[in-house]
This record gives sequence, structure tokens and C-alpha cells, in this order.
Amino acid sequence: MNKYQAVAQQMNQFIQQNNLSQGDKLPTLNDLAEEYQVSKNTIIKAVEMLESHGIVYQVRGSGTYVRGRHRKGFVNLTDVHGFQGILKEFNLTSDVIELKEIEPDENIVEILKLKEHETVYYLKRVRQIESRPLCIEESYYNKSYVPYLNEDIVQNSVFSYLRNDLKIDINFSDFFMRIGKLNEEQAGYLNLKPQDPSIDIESIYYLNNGHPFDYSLIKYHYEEAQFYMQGNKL
Amino acid sequence: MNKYQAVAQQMNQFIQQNNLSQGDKLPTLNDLAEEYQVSKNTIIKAVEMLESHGIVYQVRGSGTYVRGRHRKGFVNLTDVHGFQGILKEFNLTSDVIELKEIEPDENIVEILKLKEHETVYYLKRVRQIESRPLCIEESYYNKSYVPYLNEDIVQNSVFSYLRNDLKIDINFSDFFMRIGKLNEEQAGYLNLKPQDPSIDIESIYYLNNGHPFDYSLIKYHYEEAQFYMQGNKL
DNA sequence: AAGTATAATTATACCCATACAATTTGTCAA
DNA sequence: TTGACAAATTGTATGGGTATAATTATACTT
Repeated sequence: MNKYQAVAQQMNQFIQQNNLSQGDKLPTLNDLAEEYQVSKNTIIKAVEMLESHGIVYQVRGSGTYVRGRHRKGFVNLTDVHGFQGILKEFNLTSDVIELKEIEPDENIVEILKLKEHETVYYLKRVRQIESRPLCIEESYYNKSYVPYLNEDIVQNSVFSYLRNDLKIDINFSDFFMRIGKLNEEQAGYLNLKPQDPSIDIESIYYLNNGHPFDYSLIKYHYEEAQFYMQGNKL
Repeated sequence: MNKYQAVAQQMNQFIQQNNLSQGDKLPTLNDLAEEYQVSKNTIIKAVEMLESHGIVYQVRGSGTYVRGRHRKGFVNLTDVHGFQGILKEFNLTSDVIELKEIEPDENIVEILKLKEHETVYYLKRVRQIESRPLCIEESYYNKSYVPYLNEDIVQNSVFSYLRNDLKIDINFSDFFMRIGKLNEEQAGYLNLKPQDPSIDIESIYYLNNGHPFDYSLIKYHYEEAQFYMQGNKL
């Protein structure tokens, strides 16, 4: 791991363990550089990383301060695979509806930039929060990049499997959100009525080389799901 | 303006004007540094800026590439006050319902960290896209930071007034999103029925010194509004 | 004594130069 | 076709400056 990442991680741990909150001041950059035995620019990069994750903010001429913690119960769209994890304070479970290898339709081929006859893993899950249905998720993974999946893996976090075991790093992602309607089957999974609204989020995840490898369509329970996101300085 | 901002702006212009699209390769960092007559560090910072705005992505060992343009018709939550602007390809108009100076309730006082007897501007607008109602917006501006507003200003973009005239820069912001329901008055403004769903977004905007100065609650028309956002590398 | 302007100090932001590391891509030989 | 190697390109780390905003201390005035 790189120095600035290691430092950022340690600083984050320090903040969490000491339960620092909104407005608490951190040592100056010079002191931090001294403390962690790195150069000024490296500590700056570490703090920038924490800043981009919404953990601290910096004020020129004044110092570096801790940002208020996010409200609980909100799905964090900013930090999907970052320091905090999604809704980690709650008990998340999954029912796997379907997992199979398929040759997908044109739409998916286009989105994932698949070549002729390339296949994908199709995964359909219903995810619960504290045993209440939260969302229906349909995902397509390019099999060239994700060569193997099984029920065990998809029962838990697919992303941590990708990161920890396959050493796949996500570079960036696109999210599209709108309001949809539930059909009968979907309503059944979410304990709602057909024609009830749903929060539909399409996601496309890209690898470090800029190639898309995962397309997901998630329908969230409109009463259970709340989202948090964060804007940073232009 | 700083060098790296100026360079980023020029590079962005170049990308837009030459209509570069997904996967198009930019010159190497060395060449760009040469071209714009800045150091390698500065060009790196400029490219990082473009990257964080979702305009380009970088692949180590390979080069810098243009990201695909976002779908049209989506409110860009990533880049609220950045290069692209919100829905600038559409005709956005506003009806000002109310603009007044008030002493707000406890909730607002808490969120905006107001001192005893500090007042705020309260602004209520209905915003239309291509003459169709898009959202109802209620905003509270801390009068200590936004000393003056009038109907003319709020008819247009409040943010560009803040940036260009008051020299107020936003450091970061929080967004909370959930599904709400419309009451009779709100349904009237949006041409919907009472009890219809709405997309509710709460926003808090913070100044460079970390102080919140604007709290907004927006109810979007659930059929008109679609949102785009973007995740960046962890 | 209290408030106000001014100066000094502190702290982050920006810019530059350099060195080397890590990754991808192209080349060439076996 | 494959593998090894070289070249190209971005990423990381360090060190040194200058600029600018915020804070604190000082001096001054009333």
C-alpha cells in the first residue's frame, strides 16, 4: 500500500476511535507530517483523500477539521466502496433469486462494450435490511473480468470479493436515478402493491483501465431507502 | 484564477469544442505540460480536476482518455456548480412564490448553526423545465453570509450571483434524498395529485470556512426529474 | 478600559523540479 | 505464438519555494 493511503487510513482510524466529531481540529499539516514521518506533500495527499471521502475539511489559514458524521440509515452513494461501507451499522442480508452465465441482449452488450459471443454473469438478488426487504438487484458482470462467481460469494458482498480476491479495483462509476413503477413480481418481493413507485438506480462500474465490467439495475423500496451523497469543492 | 484551474478550463474547452468522446486519447502529461507551459505537477493537478468532474480518466502506463458524455435530461448531482451546469441544454425558468427575511424555527437554526436572533432569507420557488413544472424549492440563506437578495436575483441562478457578485465559494455540501408525498398545495404547483410521490432532496451547502450558509428542501416532480451522479476512485 | 486598526505569526494553497516506481504497450527474438 | 525485454506513460514521494487566508498579538485611539 502507498504511504499516503496508509497515512489516510491511520488518520481515519484515529478519528473514528477517538470519536471526533464536527469541527474538531486536527494537528497542522507540519505536525502531521512530523508525526507520520512523511513529507509535506504526502500528508497533503493523505488529507486530500480524507477530504474527498467527506471525513475532514480544510480551511486555509486555519486548519483541518473533522466533518460531521452522516445520518444513520442512509445509503451512502458517495462512498460506495470506500472507508465506511454501505449501511454497515445495519444487518444486511441477501436472497439469491438467480445466478447464471448468459449471452446478454443488445442493450447490455452495448453498455458493457462486449465483443461477439462474450458472456456475462447474471445475478438477481433481493436484499433485506434488518429482515425487511430493501431492494431488488439485477447485475451483469463481464465474465472476461469476473471469471468466477458462485452462490456463496454472491450471498455476501460481491465487491469485497472482487477487491480482495480478484484484485479488481474500480476506477469510476456512473449512476442514473429515476422513479419507476413495480410490476406484480417485483411488488411481491418488496411487500408492496403493483403500480407502487420504486427508486430505480442504474449503475455502471469501470475498471482502472476504463473498461466497464458491471452493470446493475436496482429497484429500491420507496419507503425503506434513503440516500446520502456529498458534493466537494469544485 | 490559479494556473491549474485555467489549464483545466482550457483543456475542457478543447475537449468540448473538438467534440471528443468516450475513449479519445489526450496528449501525454509531458506534452500537455509543454503545451500549456506549466510544470508536470500543475498539469497533473489540472487533469485530476477534470477527472474528479468526470470529464476524463487516467490509465497508468497508458494515457489520459475522455469519458463519455452524460445522458441528456438528467440533473447532475455530481457537478452542481462546476463546469457543466445543471441541465443547461434545457430552458429552465423560475416562478418566485415568496421571498422574505425571517427568524427561522429551531430546526433551521440547528442546521445552519445560527446564533441568537440571526435571520435568514426564505425563498420559495417553482422551477420549470421547458415550461413544465420540475420542482418546488424552499431555501434558507444565512443573512450573515448572504446580506442581500431581491426578486431579480432569485429569478435567475442564486449560485452564480453568490459566486460572481458576492465572491462566495462553496467548499462542500451534503445531500439527503428520499421519497415523499405531495400535499394539496404542492400537487397544485406540480400538476399532480395529492398523495402522489415526490423526490425530496435536502441540501446543506458549506462555505470555505466550513460554516453552513444554505439549507434547501426541494420536491421534484417524480415523472420529470432524473438524476445523474458519478463515483470516483476510492 | 474598551474598542479598533495594524502588524506579525500561523496554516493552508499553489507552483516548480527531480527522482524513481508501477503499469501498459510495443518490439523483437526464439 | 509466446516470452522477454525495452520504451512510453502515469503514479508516488520528496524537497524547496511563494502566495494568500485566518488568527493572534500588538499598538493606538478614544
